[in-house]
Amino acid sequence: MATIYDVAAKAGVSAKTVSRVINGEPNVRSKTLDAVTAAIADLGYRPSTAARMMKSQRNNVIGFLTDRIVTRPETVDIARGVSETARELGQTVLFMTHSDYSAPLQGPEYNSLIDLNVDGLIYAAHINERVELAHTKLACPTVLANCFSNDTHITSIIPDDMAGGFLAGQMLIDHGHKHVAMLNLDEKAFAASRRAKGFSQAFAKANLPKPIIRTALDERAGSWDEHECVPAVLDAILSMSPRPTALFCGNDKMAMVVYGLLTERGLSVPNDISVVGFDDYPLITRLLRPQLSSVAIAFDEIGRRAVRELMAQIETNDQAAVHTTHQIEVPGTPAPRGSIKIIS
Amino acid sequence: MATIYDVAAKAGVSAKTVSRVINGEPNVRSKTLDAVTAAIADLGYRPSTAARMMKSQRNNVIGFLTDRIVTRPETVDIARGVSETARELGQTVLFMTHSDYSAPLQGPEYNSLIDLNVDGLIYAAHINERVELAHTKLACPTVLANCFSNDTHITSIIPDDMAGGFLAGQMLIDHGHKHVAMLNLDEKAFAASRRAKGFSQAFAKANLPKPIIRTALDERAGSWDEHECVPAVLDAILSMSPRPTALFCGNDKMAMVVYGLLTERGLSVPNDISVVGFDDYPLITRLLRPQLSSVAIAFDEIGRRAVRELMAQIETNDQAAVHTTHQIEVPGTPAPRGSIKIIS
DNA sequence: ACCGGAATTGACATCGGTGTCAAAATGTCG
DNA sequence: CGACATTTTGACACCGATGTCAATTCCGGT
Repeated sequence: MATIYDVAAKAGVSAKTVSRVINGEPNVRSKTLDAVTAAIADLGYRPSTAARMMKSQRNNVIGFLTDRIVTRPETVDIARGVSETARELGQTVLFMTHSDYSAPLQGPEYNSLIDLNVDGLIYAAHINERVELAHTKLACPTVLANCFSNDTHITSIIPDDMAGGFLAGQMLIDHGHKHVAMLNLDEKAFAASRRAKGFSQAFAKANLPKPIIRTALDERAGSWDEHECVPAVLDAILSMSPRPTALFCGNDKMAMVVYGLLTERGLSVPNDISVVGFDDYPLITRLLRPQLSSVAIAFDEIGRRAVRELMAQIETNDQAAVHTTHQIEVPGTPAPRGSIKIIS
Repeated sequence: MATIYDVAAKAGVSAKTVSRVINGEPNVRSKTLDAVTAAIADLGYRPSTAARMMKSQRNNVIGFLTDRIVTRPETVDIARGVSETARELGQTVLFMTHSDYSAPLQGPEYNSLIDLNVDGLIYAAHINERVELAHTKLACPTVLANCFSNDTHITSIIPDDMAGGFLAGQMLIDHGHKHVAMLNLDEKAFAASRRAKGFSQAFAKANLPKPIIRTALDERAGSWDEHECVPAVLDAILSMSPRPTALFCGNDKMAMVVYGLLTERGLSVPNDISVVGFDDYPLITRLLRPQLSSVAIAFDEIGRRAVRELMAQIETNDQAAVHTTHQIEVPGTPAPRGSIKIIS
């Protein structure tokens, strides 16, 4: 690989002048510039990142650490947003997957990233929950994506689950539904309780009766399987009188199982009952028949925001400063589809 | 951040000696070693990767480049395998997503990776197809994952779609099915034709009649939507007499749409017809009722193999040598579930 | 042609490690 | 205890870029 010296020799100038050209510094005679540019092209020269890194402390590399479950669409979309925005900003991303669930900012992967001299770090969780930070003193600027911390020094970008729940409710109200039910995930989960709250608010605001909210709990410790816990609660809801005209499921996965259960019970969507999911996993919402209405959270946008916030922190270098908005909520988008019947 | 000189000063030795300790070189008196180790711990010293990179050409960093569609479970699983294996081998992975479909080894992302001095590179495609390599002369050792090239110098790790199709057929045969149909993807796709071929072979080997194979083609140029192209072909198959007892779908997504279509037609799985998918996307196979039988391809294993092959190449440094097995096929695993009826 | 100030350019040190090789320390043995 | 082999250590150059600052070139004005 050609070095800056090779270029300098070929162009008949000093290495420093080549450096000037590369970095677009002013005060280079245009003839010199041409000569150097030609030499660079000729030799196919590319500056060594290693050497650059060594000089300027900045690497233009940010670390992206996720908890174990990368397979989740949430994390994947965040990663995509991070990747794209980083590219736009001329940053390179170092991805690592955490091998352990406990504290996010410890473990070998975290250290690897720090060792590699990342300028900053984004930690993304697969589920929007509070995380414990083991290191109070952070080794580098850090932003949390899809999770948050009590430490107000740390910026976090999270989906607005409450607004999302509200949107789900609004979608049903807009289609004329008045008497509806929600089949929620475990309310102990932060996201689940927020979605339920927002959902209720939509009906309160429209002066409609409070929706029925039931939770699908798996009795078996530590496990949660839709097939185990949904049928009983669903049957309870279906046997109510009057029967709710629509059912808001805590997420798309649950809604998908509900589709199957309804078919088994001889009920059809949306004629007998309308269904709304949450998350808008394309694999589910687009392939079910009828296609499932849902609320999409722009996880790629969460990734984008995370990068922008991080870069801002890195540039101002004021990792310790208290930001006025240390918690940024990204709103969702309603995605109405064939699973909602219009009630006139 | 402390440097090697700080450590040297603190331990009262030369920088070189500290370097020796770090790299575990022999011939260091144990007393010196203790002193240095203590100093390192004291100062929380970590060697600068930048400086290291600059000296030794090796970085212990490999690049991972995917085509645009990272959201696909295939790519995600490959990434996971790569990530995990790399960690085991003490390598760091630099992930980048290609912003363009054309030749995999060109474009800004490729150059970024090369600039960052990756020791080697893995290119993963979301679909098992032949790729055109623009650069005949590769900038670094390269391994292809889930795609392949005509260039015999390049190692590629691909799923064994033919064996997978065979497994799907065998699964049905094992359950007593004799008269079956396959609803295939566009056969122009390499993977699709191989799956069909393997499927047929299973029946040939069992001395059973050749299965019916139909293709779901979307008439609209360039687009492919299950909802558009599956219904007609499915109806054609269902109206055959005798009606096939089982249907093998080209992938899980198609199988999912087939579930919906069957419901609409008043048919139930598996009583009226058995269904088998391909890919084993958990989001689909586990959430459908009844759960969908499928053939799982161990994409994480493909990622693992890719890393191992790449490391082997990097170590022997014989990028140009012709490997005896430049194309490695990773087998699939049958995943029989409730969607197959047992015929006695 | 000469001068002063601005515009260009280059010599050299530096970043934080590691390779080379010679110097110093240690150990062994007669 | 001295000669010699062996182990341990350190001085120094180097990797490839960039910052500093002084040297050189250029230019218009006299």
